[in-house]
Amino acid sequence: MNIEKKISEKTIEALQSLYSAIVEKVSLEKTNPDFVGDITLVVFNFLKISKKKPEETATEIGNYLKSNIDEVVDFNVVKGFLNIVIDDSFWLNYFKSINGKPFIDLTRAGLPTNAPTVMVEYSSPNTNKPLHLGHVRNNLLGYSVSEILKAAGNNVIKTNLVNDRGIHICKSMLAWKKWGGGETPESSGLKGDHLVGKYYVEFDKQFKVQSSKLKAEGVSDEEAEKKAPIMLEIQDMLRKWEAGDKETRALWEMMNGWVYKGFDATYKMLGVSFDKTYYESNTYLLGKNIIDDGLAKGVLKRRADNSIYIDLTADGLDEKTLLRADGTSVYITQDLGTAVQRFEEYKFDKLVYTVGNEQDYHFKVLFLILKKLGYKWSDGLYHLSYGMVELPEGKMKSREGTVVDADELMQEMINTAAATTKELGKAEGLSETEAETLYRTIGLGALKYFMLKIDPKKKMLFNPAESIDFNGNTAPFIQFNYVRIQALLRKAKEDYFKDNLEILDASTDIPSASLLPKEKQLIIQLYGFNSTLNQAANEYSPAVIANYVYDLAKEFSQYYHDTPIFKEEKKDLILFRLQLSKTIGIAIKSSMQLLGIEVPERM
RNA sequence: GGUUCCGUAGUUCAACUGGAUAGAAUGGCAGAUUCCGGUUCUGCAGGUUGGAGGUUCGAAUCCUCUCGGGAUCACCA
Repeated sequence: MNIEKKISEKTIEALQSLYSAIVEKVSLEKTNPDFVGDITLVVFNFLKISKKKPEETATEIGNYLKSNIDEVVDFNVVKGFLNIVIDDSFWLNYFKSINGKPFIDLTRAGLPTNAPTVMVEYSSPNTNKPLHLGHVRNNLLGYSVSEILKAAGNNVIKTNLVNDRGIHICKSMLAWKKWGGGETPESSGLKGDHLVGKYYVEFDKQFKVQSSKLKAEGVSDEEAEKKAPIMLEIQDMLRKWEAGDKETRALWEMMNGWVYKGFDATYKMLGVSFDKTYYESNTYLLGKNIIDDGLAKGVLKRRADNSIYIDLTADGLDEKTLLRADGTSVYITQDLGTAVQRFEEYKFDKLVYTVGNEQDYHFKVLFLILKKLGYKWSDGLYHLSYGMVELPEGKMKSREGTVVDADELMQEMINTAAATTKELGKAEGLSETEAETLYRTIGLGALKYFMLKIDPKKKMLFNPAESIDFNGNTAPFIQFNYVRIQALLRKAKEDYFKDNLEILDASTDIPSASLLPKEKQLIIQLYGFNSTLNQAANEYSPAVIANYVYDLAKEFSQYYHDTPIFKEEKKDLILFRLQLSKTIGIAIKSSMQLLGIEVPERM
């Protein structure tokens, strides 16, 4: 029952019949609200074929459509725009077909057996400090895109690649060992990731003291940074780690354990999860084996000093080294290896990397190398590149202490939600746990929506004051409209249909004549759910969903305001309006689910 | 410097991928609401889409130049 498809097919037919021309496809759009009609066909493209004026061409096509499609009851022409009017009964029938039904299925059981497999990597934190605002955007994006891809019919595997080793991890280890005095999360009361982060900062502080001392003694800047005693110590520590030194490994495992426990709490609060977690300590040696293969194929080359590189200058990029002269691998080598390993493991159709746009160049190079190495599946690789998060005072800088901590931020949002709710007296009658859940739903919803409504590709400005706002284009506004619908349904249950709520799912017949313009508009918006979902999936953009659901909630809000339901005299109209409201509620809840945002029953 | 991304109401964002008079929110101003929940609704003001050319029926969108801002350009991760 896809009306656009029908119209475009018939338009192609019309062009053939009227002008004996073959056209592959035509594009339709929603009619601009200022004009009469539901769907608009732009005919400018067909003027070459028709050899007639725009108005004339549009009228001829309009006549053909009107007499060949039952649902097309009228049309009008403005310049080259053919505005098509669809019969109200079509929209009513459509509504009946979806009334009370779910809009999405996020379970694996709902997938066809040949569903494409899509791996989505996101989060990918370092284990030397807690998560901050930038990670929050990453996590929310990755999770939401995963849900969107699932709903769009893909078999999605969410993965996390934890950067758990390397020189930066050794920094917090060494600092803790030297100055920690045996402090633990238990003894300090600090969350594990925050405790480790504290020592990462401590290392940096001590390092500065040492290197500036050397500089004062006349050592050059570069030398001073290399020769600072603790810098030499962590390099030694890294060597020990790589050699499998027992004591170093034990320290590493203990501190990473603290961090994981802390991350788990943060992930849980954020509401994100993973199907598979990779650790770089297991994967950092991957990739070397494909080097030989690349050399044999002549794709990779060896320099005089024995280092291996690939020449990408013909593609507008640079030469990229893949193995150092001493045979050790660099970062991208590992990425090559893990990509190959993942393909062998999952035979994915697509692999989506959720990584900030400062790594655009890296992924361009990575994908190109894989392609040159002959991996056909490299066409399915996609860098979900998102913009940086900036604060009103500029970029976040850890040195200046302007980093917004994820845990603190979430707690602030929850506190504000609690304060506002209490102030309005909306928490009355709720148990303590119910109230806590509500505050979390509202506070985190506001945060998530604030970050997801912006096009991922664009950098975003995070204004804490505005993010916590509950008016306008925000999650609480959308949640509020969902709650209103539930209040309506409760009233219906208590006063009107007396526990006979099944009647809401039964089909009603109201005459098309009594369909209000706003109701028709709302049904058309519901009709747009699927194409919105597909667009969001194709563009990997939760923002598309966010805009959709806000629009829907806003339109409903106006409808709710202008159309008293229970005052209506005709009972079949009351029932229809309740059904419409209920289904809009389902659409709102589904959309919010795609964004990883919950909706409360009361607020 | 090379490559690359971005620039839209005071502010934060949209604009169905080249379509009609560039839309929301927020802030400002003016109103409404005996009602199913006021975290509501309505109206007004606010724009040379950074600037200049070009492409065509039609440009915020594509091309060239220019101004301003970000990112990136390791045998770092």
